[in-house]
Amino acid sequence: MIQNLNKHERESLHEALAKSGQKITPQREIVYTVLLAQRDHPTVDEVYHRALETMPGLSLATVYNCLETFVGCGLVRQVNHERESTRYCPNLAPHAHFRDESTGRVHDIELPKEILEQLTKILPADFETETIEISFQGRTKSSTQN
Amino acid sequence: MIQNLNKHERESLHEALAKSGQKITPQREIVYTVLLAQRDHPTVDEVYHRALETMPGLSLATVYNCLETFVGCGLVRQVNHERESTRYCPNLAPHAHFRDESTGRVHDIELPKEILEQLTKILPADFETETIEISFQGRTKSSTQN
DNA sequence: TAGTCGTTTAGAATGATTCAAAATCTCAAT
DNA sequence: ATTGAGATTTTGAATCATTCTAAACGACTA
Ligand SMILES: [Mn+2]
Ligand SMILES: [Mn+2]
Ligand SMILES: [Zn+2]
Ligand SMILES: [Zn+2]
Repeated sequence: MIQNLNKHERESLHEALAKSGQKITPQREIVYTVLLAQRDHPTVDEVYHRALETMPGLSLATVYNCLETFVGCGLVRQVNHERESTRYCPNLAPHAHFRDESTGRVHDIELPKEILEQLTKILPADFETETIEISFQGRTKSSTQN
Repeated sequence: MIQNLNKHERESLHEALAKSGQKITPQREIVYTVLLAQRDHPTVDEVYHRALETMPGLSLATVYNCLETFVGCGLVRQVNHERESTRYCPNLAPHAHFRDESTGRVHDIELPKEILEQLTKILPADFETETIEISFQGRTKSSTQN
């Protein structure tokens, strides 16, 4: 069902883990593969169920562990909406999120860097930004919900 | 310790509640007063403890109820950061939030409307935005932490 | 006074996430 | 090959913010 990682993807995974002194494991590889296979910002539980198809004995705690590891080494971003379950995103480019309130689906929105620059300008001088999060909530009119 | 609502504030409260067919109660008034008294984006528990000073019998469930009511009638915004407790903000002007990672404190950042306009332009044509949330994470260099 | 309806309250339930401890795995050193 | 150390995975319990339930309360009206 789910393709393996290609050479480049496996390399990203290896590098990111190595940088923080950690190794590729079968579980980490499958969890990362699940994230790349369908970039729909799945929850932990969704990742867990998708990964189970490939690795039946996998535990939910391990999925939590793997995702936490990936976030820690910068491979994956967490995406939160209010108090709903945390979702995970392997898109490393700076981007915003659009949450469709009728479906709950989260879409990536490309973010021109000029906007990020402008945003940092609205801050008082002594505020040093590490990250900026931008999220839209609304509806999509599209007939074909992709 | 905590001032009463002034005429204008009480009027906002009354109007917002009336619009959705609800009434001012002593509990709602105190909870709203607490929010206005210190605009530091308190959690439910913080609101609860502050309100207890004025109304010793108040229950935590009621604070949850009041805040939910206020959010429902547009008097107050929820502010979430990752999976931490929800915080509450009575600032109705469009604004962003800056979260100081060394203190956990959340500051309001005035948001020029031109930036909001620009942001809606980066969306695909069939995405209709209802709300936009912008939040900064970082540190403040200021000696006098206000 | 009795009834209705919204609100408040206490306490139980929920559910995503985290924690603790035992089991398993990896791999280097013997 | 065997052993031991350290990392990882697993299971099941614990946490805790929030939501739910049902009973009590209050204001208002008939
Ligand atoms: Mn499940
Ligand atoms: Mn407390
Ligand atoms: Zn994303
Ligand atoms: Zn605010």
